[in-house]
Amino acid sequence: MSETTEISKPRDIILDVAMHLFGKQGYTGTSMRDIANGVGMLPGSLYAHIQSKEVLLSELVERGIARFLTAIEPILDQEISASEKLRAAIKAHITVVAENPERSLVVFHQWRFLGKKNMDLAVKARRRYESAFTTIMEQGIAAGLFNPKLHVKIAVRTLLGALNWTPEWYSAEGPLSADKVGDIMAETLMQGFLARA
Amino acid sequence: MSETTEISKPRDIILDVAMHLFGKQGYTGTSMRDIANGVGMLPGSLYAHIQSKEVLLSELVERGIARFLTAIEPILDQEISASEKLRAAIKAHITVVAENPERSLVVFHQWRFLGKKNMDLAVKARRRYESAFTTIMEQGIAAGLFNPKLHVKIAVRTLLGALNWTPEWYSAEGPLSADKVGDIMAETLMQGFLARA
DNA sequence: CCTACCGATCGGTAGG
DNA sequence: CCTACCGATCGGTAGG
Repeated sequence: MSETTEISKPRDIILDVAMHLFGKQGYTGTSMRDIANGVGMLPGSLYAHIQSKEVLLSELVERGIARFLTAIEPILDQEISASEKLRAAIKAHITVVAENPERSLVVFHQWRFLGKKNMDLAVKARRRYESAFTTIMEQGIAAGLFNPKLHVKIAVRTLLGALNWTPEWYSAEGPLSADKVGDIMAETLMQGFLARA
Repeated sequence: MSETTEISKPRDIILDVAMHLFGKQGYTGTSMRDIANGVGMLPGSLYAHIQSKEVLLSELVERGIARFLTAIEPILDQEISASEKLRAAIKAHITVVAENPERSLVVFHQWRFLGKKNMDLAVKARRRYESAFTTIMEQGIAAGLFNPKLHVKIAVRTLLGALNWTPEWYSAEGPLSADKVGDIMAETLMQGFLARA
């Protein structure tokens, strides 16, 4: 509306529509005609802005993972305890999911449909994300804050499973803010279900 | 091979092939030609045994959820503590996932592609599954075994998220048996990450 | 369970 | 970004 308002480029609109549809219907369940329809142009016209359906997916997955990585990695360098880092990382993750649950569904599930080269890139980025949590977990154990009997690999996968499942149920219309949900999940995972003496 | 060996009916073979393909490529990413190919018949011949692609999916989802329900619900009636119930339920869940991770992926993700009627059935069954864990959680809190400050709804979703994510990483070829993985996950979730004094 | 086929839809392109 | 179209593939069927 104002003079400084950026007019969204067609390519960004296409990416945005594709993100929502890939999240809702899956990559293979979405046709270029669906996307064109959502954007408001004819199917063939899409190719004036993008090269192929797979490049669309690849760019969405790549950008999506990057969003998670940039939210979490700075936390590793902060001068706070491992428990504070873990709590902050969990909250950051939920915040990124809440920003756009559909994007998260694309990142978590649709990478399977990438071609080999792009899939390798995505897998590598996801490993890097997982390793951030592994690092925090190991720091916590080394500092005597975390249970030394933890099976780190399984603990990290348990944690990431809980986090990666959140786009399945989190709703911005729910009673709890993303920040609050993150807080509660962090507390639940760190304290455990059992009562403490 | 023996006289008592049941010869698999074509319909069961089709269901089995469909389960693997729907798990690996998704429902919309799998064609009836893919399935026919895996079974070893021509595409049109499938329809001598099944009514439609969606009926195939619906039957797989229905049976799959039932597998989880029958594994968990008897535990609710056992005369054991809530912590023992929760541990048993977690192990039962991992065992069912490990039996067939692809079936679990179908159950957890492909139900979205069911038509309204079948989807409603699936959602109802999944709610029933979730409520089994809610019941255990509430029993544990009432018995003073579980942390009374738990946010039950989020705790259950955190737990189920961790469990539902296991088909993404569990491998029968890994070093740990399903039972052992279940044990470790149960311990991790019940004790929490933090060291206990 | 095969042969032979249906209309619809797919990802993508040439030319303007 | 539209017009007009390509060959390939889709779920499914009739008749045997």
